[in-house]
Amino acid sequence: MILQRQTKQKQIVLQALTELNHPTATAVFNRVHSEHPTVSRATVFRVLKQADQNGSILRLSFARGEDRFDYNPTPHYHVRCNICGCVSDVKMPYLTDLEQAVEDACGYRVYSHDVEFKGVCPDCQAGEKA
Amino acid sequence: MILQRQTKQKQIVLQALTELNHPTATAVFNRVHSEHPTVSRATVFRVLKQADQNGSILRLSFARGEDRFDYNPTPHYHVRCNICGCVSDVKMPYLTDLEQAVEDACGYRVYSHDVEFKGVCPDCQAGEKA
DNA sequence: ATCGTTAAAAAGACTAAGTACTATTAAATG
DNA sequence: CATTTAATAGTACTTAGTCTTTTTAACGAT
Repeated sequence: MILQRQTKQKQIVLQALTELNHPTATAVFNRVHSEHPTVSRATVFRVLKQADQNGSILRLSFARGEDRFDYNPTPHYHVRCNICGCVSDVKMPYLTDLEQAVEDACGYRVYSHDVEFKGVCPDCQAGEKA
Repeated sequence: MILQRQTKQKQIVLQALTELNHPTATAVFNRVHSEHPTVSRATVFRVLKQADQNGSILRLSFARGEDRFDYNPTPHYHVRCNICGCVSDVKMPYLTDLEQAVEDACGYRVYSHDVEFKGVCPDCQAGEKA
């Protein structure tokens, strides 16, 4: 593993990530930029990318839209609201046995999987009634 | 439902889709363009988008990479090879009961879900040994 | 069949997420 | 403190995808 230096910018970016709810890279940049205008956009993208490759955060790729990030690197599932676009964690056990089933079904060696649920969040459900 | 006209370009694009394995929009364009140079790139994207919205094909959004398309609109799962990038269908029952579990767990009303498995395809497994 | 309406197409400009590049800065380590 | 080199700032670049304008053609109505 290559040396990775601990820098102020990294701390700032990863701290901002913990303060936001499954943000996009741009959302992280906006947050960072408001308090630390000298931190560049490229740095935000680079730090998030490196942290994902480290396994210290998660990068979520949803249909129709830019990637989002989760400071919790433990594999878990997500739901996204079709209306407001917000994303929430799903508190449900991770179905590791699915991967074995896929290996048997199609001959791939399977290392991971992701599930994206789509629906309407509680807030938007309330809004629909009004 | 708005009127949708049947055009030659649509036929050409959707025919090309059936001849390719989970292609990207650009791959569909390349195929179409080789035989029908007058069909524009924008048309390929528009036709694929409309067909997805119709529900007559599937748009697959994978982590790290452009969207892919599947002429089979029936919900089903996919595996992607981390090495060559190819995508295959997974012949496994669609887990509709998962959606109910998510509704109970997080209060969303859930309408659909997608699963993306990641691993190494049989061809690349063979290549690794050599 | 052909006419009129208008959805859809062609061609190319545009947008924006993400990456690459280059000169410069600043962590880590002895 | 000096050296090494990862990381940063700033900007250019790439490209999947969309939008715009003008033109073409699908299809219901006459």
